[in-house]
Amino acid sequence: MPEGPSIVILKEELALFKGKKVIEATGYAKADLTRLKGKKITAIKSWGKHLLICFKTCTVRIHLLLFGTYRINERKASNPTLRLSFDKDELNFYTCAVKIIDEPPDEVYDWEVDLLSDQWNPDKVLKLLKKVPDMLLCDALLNQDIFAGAGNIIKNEVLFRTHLHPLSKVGKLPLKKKKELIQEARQYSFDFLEWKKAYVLKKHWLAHTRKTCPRCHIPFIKAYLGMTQRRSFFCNNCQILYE
DNA sequence: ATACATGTTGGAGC
DNA sequence: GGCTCCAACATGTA
Repeated sequence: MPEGPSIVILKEELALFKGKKVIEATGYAKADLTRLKGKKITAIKSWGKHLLICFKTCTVRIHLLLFGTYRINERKASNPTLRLSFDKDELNFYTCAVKIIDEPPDEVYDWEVDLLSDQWNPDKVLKLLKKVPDMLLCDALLNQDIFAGAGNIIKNEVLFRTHLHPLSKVGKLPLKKKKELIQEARQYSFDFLEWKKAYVLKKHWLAHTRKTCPRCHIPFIKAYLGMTQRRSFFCNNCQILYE
């Protein structure tokens, strides 16, 4: 479900909830949900993989983690982590992390690193990358402070598209390659968004979960790499290792 | 039935 | 106090 583009889709689906007043907030989330009662939604935003339901005095931050789901005006069989009830509508979130933030989102979030934000800034990302020369690319692409919204699929696809080996070190890339990586992370995020909306995301995967390289037709390597030991699919032949 | 996955965190243990 | 590790998350699918 939830890499950044999926959260953008969710945000768009919730747009019509702006201005609606919460009649009741329930669920097993540990946050103090009672304080949401009677509050009116002022905006629905997203930052990376965070969905933000904004009120005048606080913001509900929802992270769907690995297997979070949601329903709009429907219920699943299990109890929701968070249910927001409105006059006529209902929002249900399951298996997710919910936190209420008191600070205004602009104070907490750097929109310039959100891959899907209008304010995304490649120069800022380049500066951040220059600070972590020893970081492996497979870790850098999953780092939400640098590439907010990128997840494991985006990681694998971007590295394949840019012909970069996941174990390459950030600081060893030529500048041109670094810029290419940054641009491709942005571009693939939008491709992901469009394909996901059209329910054709999977068939466009070139590397993620694939067994052979579509370029040179030799078997892909599947390995659990980097600090997070997440699945990497890559071609030893056409993805260059900078070390 | 079992393993595994589009992710993050909080707390235990050192 | 800080670092690392790992369980937990009312799951869904192969």
